[in-house]
Amino acid sequence: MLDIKFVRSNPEIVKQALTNRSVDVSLDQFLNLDEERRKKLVAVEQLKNKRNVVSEEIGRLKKAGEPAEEKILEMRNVSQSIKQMDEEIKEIENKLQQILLTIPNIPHQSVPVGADENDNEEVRRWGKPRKFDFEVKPHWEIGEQLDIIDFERGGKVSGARFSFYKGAGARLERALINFMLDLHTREHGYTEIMPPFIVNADSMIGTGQLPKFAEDMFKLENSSYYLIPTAEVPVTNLYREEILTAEQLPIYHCAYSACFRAEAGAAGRDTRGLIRQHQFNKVELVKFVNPDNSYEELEKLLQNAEQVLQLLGLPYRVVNLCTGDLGFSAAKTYDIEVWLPSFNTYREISSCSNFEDFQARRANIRFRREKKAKPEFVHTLNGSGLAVGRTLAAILENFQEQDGSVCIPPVLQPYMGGLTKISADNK
RNA sequence: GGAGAGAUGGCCGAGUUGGUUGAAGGCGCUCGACUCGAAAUCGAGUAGGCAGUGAUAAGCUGUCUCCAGGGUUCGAAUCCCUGUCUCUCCGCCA
Repeated sequence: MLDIKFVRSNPEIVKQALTNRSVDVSLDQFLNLDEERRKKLVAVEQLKNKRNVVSEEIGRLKKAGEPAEEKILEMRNVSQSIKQMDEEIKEIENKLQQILLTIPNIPHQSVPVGADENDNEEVRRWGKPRKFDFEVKPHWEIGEQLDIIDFERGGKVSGARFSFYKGAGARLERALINFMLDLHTREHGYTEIMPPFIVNADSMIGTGQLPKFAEDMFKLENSSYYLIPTAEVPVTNLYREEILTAEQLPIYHCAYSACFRAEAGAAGRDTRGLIRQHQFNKVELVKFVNPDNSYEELEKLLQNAEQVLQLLGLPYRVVNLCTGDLGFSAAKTYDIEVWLPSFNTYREISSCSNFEDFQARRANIRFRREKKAKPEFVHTLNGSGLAVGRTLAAILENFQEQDGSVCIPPVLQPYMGGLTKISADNK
């Protein structure tokens, strides 16, 4: 959510940002409503002042045993007017809030202006895609042939976009989770959180999923609960409606969670394999930082996520998302894309964003620079560190052998009981 | 799921026959005095939102906020209704 005062005094900047994002929001209607609200507010506050003053006087008169009927009658009318005006103001405020909640964040100046993912800017590449001297198989074939992933029974038991991990596959998924959590907690200074996988609507509003993207979420029937689409939601909302001290910042959290996404609008895309599931595992990095250095923190967060791929030996590239591809709440986002041989391309495996004060304002997460200073909004950041299912897919594809076996990266072997290779006979 | 109790400022905790209570008192914190320094002691100050004014400052003014929402009333932390959460007992359960 943008600062209403900022929108009021910088309408041109906001309009330009919306244009760059190809978003259509009527800002003029918003500005008119805002002005109307303030006018009415001044009027009603004058009446309220009168009511307060006279009511106190009535109290005094009654105590002294003097008549106050006339004033009571007068105030009865005043109160009626106040009530009506309050309702009008509330209606305007609801409209304003509704609009404000659907205005996306303003992109940072370092974000390239562009229409879609083709205008994203490649920042760097790491590692070289391996040259195969045999026909590479997609990860779902490898997984099925090794009998470590079962897509078919996933469809039977749950539905499309669900799967079972089995044997060494299940263990590999778990190894990746533990490896990532250990790396980030031991080497990168993050404190581990194990969050609820179900949250309320306020939390979804806090991080920006609601009200605009309700159809992407799984909502539990007969309740106001939602399955989380990412651990970002519960972890960022940890400090909702709190005022932190400057000494507490920066706060680094990492969290494993299952993630649930309805994938509305993605019908027909990535229907095979682990790339786009309704439920997947992810280790998420979340930061709460001082606004002064949030962009340095973004670079560090990005490096923390990259480190996972480097240690696994998976080739990747980093892209700076353009204005047209940027997520709703983000001011700047780097995507990390891992090399997938069967796709012959890089595919997103992590998304690292600085939300500046956009989420903090929605969720009301503040801090004080000094003991007695005015509270300010913190900056929030988060990034996948990494999407586990896609990482597993990348391992299967990049480290496959001609005989259908898959080599396990050395850093994961301790988590796999020393296993160096998954083959049909040791699954 | 059944029965009961409760939710007040950073924390603890008064206030429930409605009327200088945005809120006593204590703790904590900040500044000052005392001290070589510290502790103790003493003094002062210590919520947030919105709006007006002002320089999109400080300050000043108004208004709102005692879990949330609604109601009664000239006036509500105090009365009524609904919801949320917490605690205790019973039942059930990983």
